[in-house]
Formats: sequence, C-alpha cells, structure tokens
Amino acid sequence: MNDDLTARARIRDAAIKLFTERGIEGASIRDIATEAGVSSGLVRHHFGSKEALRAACDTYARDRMFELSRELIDEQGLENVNVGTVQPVAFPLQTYLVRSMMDGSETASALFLQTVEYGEEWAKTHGVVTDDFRAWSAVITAMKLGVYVLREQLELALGEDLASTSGYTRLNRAFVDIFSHPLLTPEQAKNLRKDH
Amino acid sequence: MNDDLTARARIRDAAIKLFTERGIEGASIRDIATEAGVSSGLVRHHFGSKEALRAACDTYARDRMFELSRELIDEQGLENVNVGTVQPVAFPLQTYLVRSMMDGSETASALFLQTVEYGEEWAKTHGVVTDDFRAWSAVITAMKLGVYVLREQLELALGEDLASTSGYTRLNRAFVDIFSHPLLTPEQAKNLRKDH
DNA sequence: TAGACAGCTACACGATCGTGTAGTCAAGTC
DNA sequence: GACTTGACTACACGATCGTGTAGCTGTCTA
Repeated sequence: MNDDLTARARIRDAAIKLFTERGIEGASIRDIATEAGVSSGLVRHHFGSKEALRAACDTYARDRMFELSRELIDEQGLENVNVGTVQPVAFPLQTYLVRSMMDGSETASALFLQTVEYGEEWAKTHGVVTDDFRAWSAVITAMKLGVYVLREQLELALGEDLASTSGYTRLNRAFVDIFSHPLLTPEQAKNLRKDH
Repeated sequence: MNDDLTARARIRDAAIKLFTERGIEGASIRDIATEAGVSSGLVRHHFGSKEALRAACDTYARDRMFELSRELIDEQGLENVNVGTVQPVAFPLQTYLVRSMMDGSETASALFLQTVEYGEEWAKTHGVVTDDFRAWSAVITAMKLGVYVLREQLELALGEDLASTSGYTRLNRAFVDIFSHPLLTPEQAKNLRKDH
C-alpha cells in the first residue's frame, strides 16, 4: 500500500485491484476498504455507492490509458508504435478495463468500440487484405484483449509472471512471431472461405 | 425451456446459461431453479452444493466439447479440420468454459493447458516460425478464446448475432484473413524484436 | 473564536445469499 | 398392503452484502 496517496486514491487503487482479481460482484466494499486501510463508511463517503465507485475506476483507468498511449506516441512517433505489443505500466489498467467490460461497463464497452473503429481505419490505410475491415478489426481487437482476460492461465502455461521483464518479452516476441508469419497457406485459406 | 429433458438436465442447462451470462457468483441457486422451472431445493437435492453444480457443469461442457470435436474429426479428417474456426454448436459450451475458467475453475484451466500443449506440438510439426513454441501456442490459444469472452462486445461492433449464419460466417472469414496474411513486414518484426 | 465543513468511523437496517431440515408424493419391491 | 426410495417442495438458519444514519475529528475561514 502506498501511504503517500490520499485515502481516496488508495480506495480507487484497491478497488481496481480487487475488481480485477474477483470481478465487480466478487469484491465487496468491506474488502476494498480493508485493502485500502480505511473504514467501509469512507468508501461510501467518497464515492456514494458501489456502482459510482466502479464508474470512477472505469473513467480513471480509461483516462490513464489515454495518457500513457499519448506519452508513448510522443516518445516513439506515431508510425513506430508497436501495435501488437503492450506496455507493462498499462497492463493492470487494461486488465481491469476488460474485466469491467465483461461485467457490463458501458465506459469500457465504448472504449472497445472506439478501438475497433480506430483499427478499422488503420487496416484500410495500411494495406490489410480483407473484404470486411470491420470484422477484421473487431476480431483482432477481441483476440488481443483475450490475453488480458486469460492472464492467469497464460502465466500458468508460461510458468512465469507476465509483469516480469522475461515474461513480458516472451509475450511480445510471441505477438511478433504470430503477426509476421501467415498461419494458413493461400490454398488452405481459399478452401476455408468456400466451406463456410 | 425443453420439457423433454429431465429436471436434472434442465437445471444443468439453466446453470450453464446463467453462469455464462452473469458469472458464477452472479447467478444464484434460486435464479437457476426458476430458470429451470423447479424449486431451489431440488438443485441442492441433485447436485449437493453450488460448487458441485458448477463442477458438474464444467465436466459436462468439457466432455461435450470432446464429443463434438471427435465427431468433427471423424467427418472431415484430422488434417482438414479448420484450426481457426469454431463450431456454432460448441459456441455456448466454449463460452461457458472460458467464463468458468476466469472464475477459477480447475477443470477449465486444465483444458486450457491441454490445448496449449496440443498447439505447441502442432506448431512444431507444421513449420510454425518461432523460437518459443510454448509462448506462441499459449498466446494464440488465449487470443482465440478472447473471442468467446468478448462475444457481447463483438456482436455490438458487428451489429449482429454471432450465432446467426451471417455473423458466424463473418467471424470465420475474419479469422482466415487474419491468419493467412502477415500483419508485420520482416523489417518491422526485426525492429520489434530488438527493442524489447 | 465560533462555525462550517470535509474526512473519517461505528453501528444498525433490510435484502439476499448458500445451506440445512422436515416433510409430501408417487413408483417400485417384497 | 406395508415398506423403501428417490424426486421434489416449503421453510427457516446464519452469514454477508450494499446502504443508511449518527457522530467524532481536525482544519480553514469570516
């Protein structure tokens, strides 16, 4: 726990942590208060209700993600940003957002749609081969987010923490390998397209 | 509701449906009983506890998935089975298993590991380009399952039901497009591998 | 210095949860 | 025809949940 943070910030961080680990329903206000080192009444005092606390976490995570990607673009330049990789700093925030999305967050769902629309434009202007850019972007977005949802299983399969340098590097290299070599031959693709 | 099924089967189907929609914690025994058209006591009578009911759903979904893939292989032959596509029949079962996995199911997690191991062997014997077959398989498995987890968001982005013929076809074609064309050029891949 | 006010705690409330217990009912067995 | 057994319901239990209320602090300001 970071004692430098205000109680409000500590509650918000504790909520994001427990919501991510146990889901929205699975994390009680009392648990969050204990994790933050405050009374459960203070959670209510600062955020009003559990739903409002969750909404505050949603917008905080979203805005923080925007800040981080903005910083990344400023550092590396728009064209050099690795679209397939993820930032270690953004990992927990992204994980929270996906979990919140699954539990019915409108803020997180809106972010998903926004990402799909951005990916659709990117695909059109970067020579992606498909005749359904919308579906292409939606599926690839869902696939990338799947890594966050199944983080626990992924760590089990790899035998190491994804937040570690080693695990993070393996993850990124796997992304690069997957997206730089075709998995299906043209004949296989042709057959699969006909069958369905 | 299917009146032909025994009460036990109806409870199990209702549990899989509600567990998938609301998560394990979010679906109460009373809700499941109402959905199945029985009393809540009968759920306990047949399955003993909520955890045991969930375990029964896990093994049922897993075994049913094995049956379905066995039938698919018998029909099409092992080499012709589309590794990227999904079966409409298996869709709800797979969705349940992923949800259950997220909520801490050991049965579902074991299935994930098994899938990763199978994919690892497949990659080694089918000329996949990578020096970390384990990570390659784990990431691609997580990515494919992401589509199930984010089914709701995917349907929102595509504007149609994924269980419909049209939605299912768009999904499969997007898979084929993504896996039959490289997203990164060799130079880009080389740069990304160096950076991290 | 009196008063307003935000930060914070303690405690009680109704609702809902999983679970436990008792009992009804119909079908099968001897 | 008495007895057993499994499917099934009704109801009560303790625990936990989100929420409501009252009151205690310290700080700032008019």
